[in-house]
Amino acid sequence: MHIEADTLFRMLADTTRLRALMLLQEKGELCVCELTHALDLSQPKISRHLAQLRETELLLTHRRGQWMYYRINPNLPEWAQTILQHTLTGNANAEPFRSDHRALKDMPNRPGAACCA
Amino acid sequence: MHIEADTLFRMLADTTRLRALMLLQEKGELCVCELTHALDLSQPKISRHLAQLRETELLLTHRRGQWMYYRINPNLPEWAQTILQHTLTGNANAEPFRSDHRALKDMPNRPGAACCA
DNA sequence: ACCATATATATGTTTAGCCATATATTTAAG
DNA sequence: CTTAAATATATGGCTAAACATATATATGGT
Repeated sequence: MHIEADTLFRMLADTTRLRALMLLQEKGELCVCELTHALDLSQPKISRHLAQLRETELLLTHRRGQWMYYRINPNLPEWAQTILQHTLTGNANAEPFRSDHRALKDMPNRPGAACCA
Repeated sequence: MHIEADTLFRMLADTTRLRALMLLQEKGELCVCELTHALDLSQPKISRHLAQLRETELLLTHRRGQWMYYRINPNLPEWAQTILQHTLTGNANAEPFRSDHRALKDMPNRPGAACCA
């Protein structure tokens, strides 16, 4: 798989997208409602940004029941994966990433957790 | 030194700035006319982008004679330096970075080279 | 005076944001 | 089993802000 450096950085340059990507990098897979809750932003706003990340192939999706799950494309070139990982480790304790992580943890009625953990 | 992840990626998201940064990451230090020649873009355009990189403290400058030299800020946090280096190694052979590197090499009358190498 | 670099202003394009609405899936009711 | 309501997600249309670029001009060093 291939991605232009420009494209990757354009996607990372928006706060909303970066926050979503950091959560996904850490958690592996999240549905839209989890991201909406964790980032505390409107659903259409989240959905719009996820659509961009899907169109540029940074994210892959699949539906499970009524939930649409997003995950980071595992076929990204190695330099791109490295960038995501180092961005996470270098910023996980800084705001807003720290709060996002916490807000996700504290989310009530998380889809996956209820039934089949 | 500190830089927001947002800010770094916003700076990397523009082709012109990214090309300049990749040359600087590789060469260590270049003056405006070298960058203008290597990227084959108008002088004001280059200068404006360099100003942004200076204002966000990604680049430092100093004057030597009539030339203004730019270099990557060595005090960037480690994760940011890692990102720059991996972006370079992962893309150095791709366009337009490869051509830029070559164009710089082939530049006639390069300021530094003439006198005091 | 000349060269290298910086900035001001104006302009066009891109992008994010909001609101309303559309689609898809599940659950519940008749 | 069909219809209706509820939940989850996506998208269309619009507005406003951000950004890149070009031309012209200013600054500063030799």
